Amino acid sequence: MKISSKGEYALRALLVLGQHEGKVLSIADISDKTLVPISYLEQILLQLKMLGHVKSKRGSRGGYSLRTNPADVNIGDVIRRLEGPLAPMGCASITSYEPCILEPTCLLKPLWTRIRDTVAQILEETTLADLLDRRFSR
Amino acid sequence: MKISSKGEYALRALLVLGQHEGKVLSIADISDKTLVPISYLEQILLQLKMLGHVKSKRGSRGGYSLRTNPADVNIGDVIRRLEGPLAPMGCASITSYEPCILEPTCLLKPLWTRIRDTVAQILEETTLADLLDRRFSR
DNA sequence: CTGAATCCTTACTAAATCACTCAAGATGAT
DNA sequence: ATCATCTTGAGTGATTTAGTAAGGATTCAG
Repeated sequence: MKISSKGEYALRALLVLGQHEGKVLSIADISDKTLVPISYLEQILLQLKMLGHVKSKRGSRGGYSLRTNPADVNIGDVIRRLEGPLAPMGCASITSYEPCILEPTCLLKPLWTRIRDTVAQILEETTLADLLDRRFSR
Repeated sequence: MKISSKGEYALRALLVLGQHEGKVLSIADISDKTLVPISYLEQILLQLKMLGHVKSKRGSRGGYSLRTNPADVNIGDVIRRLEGPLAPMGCASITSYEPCILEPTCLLKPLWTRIRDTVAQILEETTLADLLDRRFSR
């Protein structure tokens, strides 16, 4: 039931950018503050850029900054698009459903579905702004 | 956030044994009913035996059966002991806590902790009997 | 206008994990 | 004894993870 370091690292990077909103931070800066290796971080920031959460400025004095307001960054969305579905099994996934041959009578699916729903609710109701303010949904 | 097939398979096996409580089922039987490959299932049943959930009878007409009442089989415990901690990150794990250098000020830990607590609550409040009866805690 | 700082792109890889298979041994019922 | 079964331990191919490495493209400062 682990989350990969990539997802963790992406959130760390977003948090650092959120803590310096408006400023442009170089990958090296972000690496220092997040303890994520530079060349790995490059890839992650590229992905976050493709997902629209972040924008970049090239050349000297370039770097990254948030593209949107932290309140508009949905943590569930970030995790899902970086790591894949939130559901613990394909049969319980909404975004990446995969049928299972046991499904008609499966006694486990309700359990997996409940876990998916609960995790998704927490993650999708949390925004970057919530994390920055140490505030949670509900 | 996936669960491995090993955990799923173990629960499938326990469910089949629970549906035939009192009887001894051979690995081949269980494999037929769970669609888990025989030789993989062997290993999983061995582990379940070591964990005390299941007992075996060797020799001809041998096989496996539940050791305890289904109401006493805690799903969270099975998952945790077969797959490792329920927490999404080591810093949020109670049974396998791992310190993190960012921890004192980490903005993510409260999120991971909340996910751990929620998942653990669902899994630990659910027993094999609940699954067999299509009933959930609460 | 040149060079340094930075992002961008692609390729590669070592290690771990997953999901098994296989072979041979031990045990018990008939 | 024989055969069905569990037991034990080793081995393996595929995939994923968590990076590294090398060079190219762009922008800014001087």
